[in-house]
Amino acid sequence: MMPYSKRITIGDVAAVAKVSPTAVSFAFNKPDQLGIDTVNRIRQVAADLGYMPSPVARALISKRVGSIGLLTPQPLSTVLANTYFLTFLQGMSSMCDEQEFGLLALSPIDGSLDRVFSRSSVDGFVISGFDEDHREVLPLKKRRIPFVVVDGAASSVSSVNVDDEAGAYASAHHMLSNGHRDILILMIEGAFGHHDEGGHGVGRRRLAGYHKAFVEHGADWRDEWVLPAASSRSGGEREFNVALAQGMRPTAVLCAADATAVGVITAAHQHGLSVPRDVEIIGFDDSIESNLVRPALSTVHQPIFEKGRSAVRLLTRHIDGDERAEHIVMETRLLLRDTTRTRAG
Amino acid sequence: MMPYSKRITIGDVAAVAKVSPTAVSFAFNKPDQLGIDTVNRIRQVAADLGYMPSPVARALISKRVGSIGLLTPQPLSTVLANTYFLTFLQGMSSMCDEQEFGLLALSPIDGSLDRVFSRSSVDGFVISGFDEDHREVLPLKKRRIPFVVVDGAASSVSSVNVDDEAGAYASAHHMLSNGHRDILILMIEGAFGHHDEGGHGVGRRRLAGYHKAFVEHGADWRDEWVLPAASSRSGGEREFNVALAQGMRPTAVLCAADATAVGVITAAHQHGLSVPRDVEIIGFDDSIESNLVRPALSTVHQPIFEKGRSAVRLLTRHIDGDERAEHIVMETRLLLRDTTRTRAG
DNA sequence: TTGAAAGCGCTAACAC
DNA sequence: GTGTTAGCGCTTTCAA
Repeated sequence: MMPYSKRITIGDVAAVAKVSPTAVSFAFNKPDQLGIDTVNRIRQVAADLGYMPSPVARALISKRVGSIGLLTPQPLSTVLANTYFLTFLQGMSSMCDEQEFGLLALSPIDGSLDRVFSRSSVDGFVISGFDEDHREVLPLKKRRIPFVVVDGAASSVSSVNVDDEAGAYASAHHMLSNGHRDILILMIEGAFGHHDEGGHGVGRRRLAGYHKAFVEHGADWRDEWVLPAASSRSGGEREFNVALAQGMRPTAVLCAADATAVGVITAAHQHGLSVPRDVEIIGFDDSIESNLVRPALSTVHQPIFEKGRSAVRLLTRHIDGDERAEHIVMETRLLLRDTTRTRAG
Repeated sequence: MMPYSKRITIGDVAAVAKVSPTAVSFAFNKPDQLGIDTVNRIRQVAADLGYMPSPVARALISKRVGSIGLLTPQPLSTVLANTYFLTFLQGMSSMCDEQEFGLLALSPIDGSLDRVFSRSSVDGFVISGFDEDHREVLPLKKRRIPFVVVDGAASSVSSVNVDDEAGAYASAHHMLSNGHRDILILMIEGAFGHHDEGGHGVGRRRLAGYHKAFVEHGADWRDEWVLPAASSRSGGEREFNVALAQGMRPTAVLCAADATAVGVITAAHQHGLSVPRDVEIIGFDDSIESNLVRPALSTVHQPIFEKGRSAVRLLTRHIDGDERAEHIVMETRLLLRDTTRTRAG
């Protein structure tokens, strides 16, 4: 309970070196304010004593902690089960490295963000999957703590989004153009559900994209053919089985997440269905596993890494006092690999 | 540059609510010390003003920041390219969630850890890939900042390791038992290189395991057949190609990392070699991609997730003042999937 | 070139 | 039940 009990402070160093605390501070921060010999002596004493300035005390004065927080709707351990976040974190950390910021990954406490805000020493937050106006996020706005939103709606703070609707549209369009009409749609649920109430979630946008394609093709949109599925391999397997059990015989499957699609491939094989001959599948995200699984998954590419980088860049700008909000919307791209038969749109 | 300029402090709330700062503090931390009506009034004022206690000021007093740091030899963005770390992070964060700690991922600054220590507000560090006595880590010991070591040697602080040698031995033994003698060994290099000088790195331990099996089988150990490879898909492809170009015709490949092995599968296919018929391959880690790639990779399982969990648990114990060091060594297990021909050892 | 004093925002004794 | 005071470890005017 007293790990720091013996922690050496600036005063200890000052005493031993027979100088004032000020001098010790200078020795570390503004060496040119001191005689070269004094500096060396102080540094030596500090090294001997194992002294290091306290980051916390420094932060109290400078109002800078040197790290930014990442907040997700679900606990970190849950969220990390999806490789999407691996790539996103990579992007964030590559920019964090450049800007010399640490990256603090935070989980909601008791399902809520509120306590997290007051417990976390960071200079700002990247918030994934919430809209700016979400109730949970309000305290940040009031407190004027810098934050940016990823995969969520925002106006007064910066945001990074992807044109989910266009991506989903493209994949549905592809299936419909190839004559499919019995299309199973596996939506996002749970782990990657969007926690807003306003209708801006990525899930909704992707759904809208699918729907739009159906309308344009004059195809029947059947709500029973739209199933929520956990964004995981097992979620995909489960829901595909459910669909078959309910008597559906899809010739094509559209998945709002790659992880789900990977599960569908597995399940299809277990049912003796050949992919893509009997069932064509298109996922979403272009996550790592989509290119590892066999057959390689056709999917909608989104620039995950860049989203992470941009989010951090926008945030550090806000932290530096720039209040202008910038809203980035990145493009998606239909990527036809081996779970679809033709390369034509 | 002044994001917090207008930040409401405890004093502001006190003034508006016409109470003392102490009362405000109590309203948040020890509500039972105050009249219920006072508490409510203060809370109301605080909410109106958008007040939230400053985590930094709190930390200065409590000597607790509520987060732990993860330190890796390479920049975070590099390290995250390997799914090993995804799983490790998952394990860490699952324990962090339980203990209500945040997880601060840190990159070396200018290739050194020293500046990171003094810039990062954390209660302790999990250090991956360094020995306790590594020069870079010394400042922590002097400063008596709690830390634990993962995949590195330690005595006075806790550590988490895996029996790398036994795992490597098992995989080499398998190959040798099946009659292979032309065995290419692709070691760890770069991103996952071990940054100690003393000879304790996981790479060395795995190499020792391979070597031991060769000795026991009376097989020729040829140093030219041991190549360092980046722990990445491309690293595996490259080095396998190099080996072929140098005239080697391996019938088996032992990889000290799964990512490398995945690359070898790809390269082998490109050379018209069938896996496992022409070349048998065994990786190391049982990382996510090993079970996704086709043919599914035979590998040495190590409990990555548990390593992460244990590291955090040991660390929080140290943080709570328990100075006893505990050294955990976890078991590995040979996992024969489809890049090897037989299931017999 | 160096030191004394004030204060960052908060909490914790100790009074009232 | 509520306020006063001191101080966490450091930086930073301002004087000397």
